[in-house]
Amino acid sequence: MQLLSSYLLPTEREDPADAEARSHRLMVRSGLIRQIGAGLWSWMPAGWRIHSRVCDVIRDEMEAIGGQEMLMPVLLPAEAWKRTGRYEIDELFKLEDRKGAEMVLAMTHEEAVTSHVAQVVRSYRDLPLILWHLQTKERDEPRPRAGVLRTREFIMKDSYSFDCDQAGLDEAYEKHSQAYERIFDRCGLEWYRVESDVGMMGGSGAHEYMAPCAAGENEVALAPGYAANVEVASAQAQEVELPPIIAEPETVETPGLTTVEQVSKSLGVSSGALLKAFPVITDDRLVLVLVRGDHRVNETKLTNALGSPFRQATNEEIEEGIGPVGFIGPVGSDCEILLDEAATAGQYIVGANLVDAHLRGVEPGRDFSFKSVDVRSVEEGDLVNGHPIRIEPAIEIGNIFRLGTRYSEALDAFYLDSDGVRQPIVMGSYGIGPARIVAAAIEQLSDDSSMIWPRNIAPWDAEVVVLGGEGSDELAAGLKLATELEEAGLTVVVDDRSDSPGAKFADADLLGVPVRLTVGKRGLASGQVEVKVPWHPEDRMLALETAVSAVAEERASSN
RNA sequence: CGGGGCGUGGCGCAGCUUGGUAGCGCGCUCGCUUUGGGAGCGAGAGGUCCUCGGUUCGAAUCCGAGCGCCCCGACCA
Repeated sequence: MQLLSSYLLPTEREDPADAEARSHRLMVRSGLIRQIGAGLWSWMPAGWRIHSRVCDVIRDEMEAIGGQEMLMPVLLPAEAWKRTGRYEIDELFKLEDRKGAEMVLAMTHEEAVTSHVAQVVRSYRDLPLILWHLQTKERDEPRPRAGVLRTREFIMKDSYSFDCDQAGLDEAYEKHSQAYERIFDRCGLEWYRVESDVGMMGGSGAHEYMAPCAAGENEVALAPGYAANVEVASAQAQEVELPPIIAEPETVETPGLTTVEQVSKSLGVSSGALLKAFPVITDDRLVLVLVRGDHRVNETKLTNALGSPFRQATNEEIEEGIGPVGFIGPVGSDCEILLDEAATAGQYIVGANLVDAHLRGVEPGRDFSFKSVDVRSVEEGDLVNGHPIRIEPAIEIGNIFRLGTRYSEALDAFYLDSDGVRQPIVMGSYGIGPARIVAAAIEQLSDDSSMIWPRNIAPWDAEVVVLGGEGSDELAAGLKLATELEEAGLTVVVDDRSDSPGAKFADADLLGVPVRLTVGKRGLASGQVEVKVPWHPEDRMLALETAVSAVAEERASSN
């Protein structure tokens, strides 16, 4: 058993001044973590116990799907990163060793693991493989935030699957999907699996696991049977009332009115009756993107629709290629035009490409030609399968990617198939952030000054709070209880410090050990101990002799 | 990288406008008392006032430069 009198649990009475997110505040106050630099955190002993328990759950489930645990270095030669094209990433820490050799600090381990597999795997008989490790990742984040939610160094569980073909990858992907489901359930989280963008990892399909909570950095769009990161979400737009049809486009004076709001107000129409122009430069050409006036361009979806990165056009480029800034529109423009598909059939108001003028009655297709794309961000209330979506903030706690052959081809990870033909290995990559699971649990389950950990990730199973100092009957009885709890198979922490009862209760609330037994003079006089457990949240007085067996039995039969 | 804020004992803060040699609460140490929701009394310890430079008889305070940290945004597995 652990005695708190000899344990480093640096709790604080007051919130740290600079903490905003609840998990950040509570983790610092409860002595789980301490900061040592921007985005750099140490796990104090109790915090590390929690982190370790999360890792234990992960290890258990990774082994259950046949994953093989290994360990790769954080410090890596730059060579492989140059070959995969990821050496250019700004977040990648780069350094030289004393001989001047170029090194990097791993931000993930595709390069390392694929290099090994390239050397070792020769035949289809060597596949499939799932290799994984729990290892430190280093990322030069431009803005670390919210305690351990976004840090420059963190531990990640990353696994990598290697298969002969797409069918094999699908199988590995599905195995991970099921393992992740069990991991997040066992960690006691509310979570969603959402469709996600493939981002810098490249590849052909990906999902993210999202834990909804206020401190989340991501937004997810949710409807019955539907969940997607808003970066990629699609939904049916809400209807908008369009003005009456007119025979042909007509110029209207709009002196000085350059925003959607100004124009719609001045003309007495809803903002959705306008088309908003969003000129971008991609691959050195100018493209005019149009979305409904009440919608926003989604940069991820636009990047995917364009097939390459883009930037907003400068005012000079707009003036030269389209028209006066503030009044640009598609009619008469000879640049490529993308029209968001939420702008359905009808007539819209657009910029006239003349200073102080717009055109009304403009009909896409008749008055300008376009390519139809889905590039807007979904809005709360849009429909999926007839159901309105809601949008919630969430923490990304895990992700799974179908990588395909990007890394195997770049790093020569090929095998010979049964016909003796050389084939690229088909890869997947799968990450989980244990620290984010810890933070998400707090976000979802704590209030401002107390926590109750899910049983599978709690730092201890039971805490015995002794209300009595050195040499007291309470302490003797408390230690006896703790011993019996351990014999019943629980891990136990005992608050045997000489602080006042209030201070001990406050710390116990902060620490959040699920089962709490309080031994005080009052109960002791009648041979009783006070018991508080998550499955029976009201305080109960139980007889000293039966308390341990009662708690152990109840615990075994609750989830 | 843009915007905003902050750097003063371990923690939370005041002092800065108007320069005069650093203070409060909590915590810590010792003693006595106290023990069911952050105890009481008494006595103590602990600070390069982020750094460097400048102004001045004198700088926590004024000026300049730099560093660090937080928040919002951009970006991001």
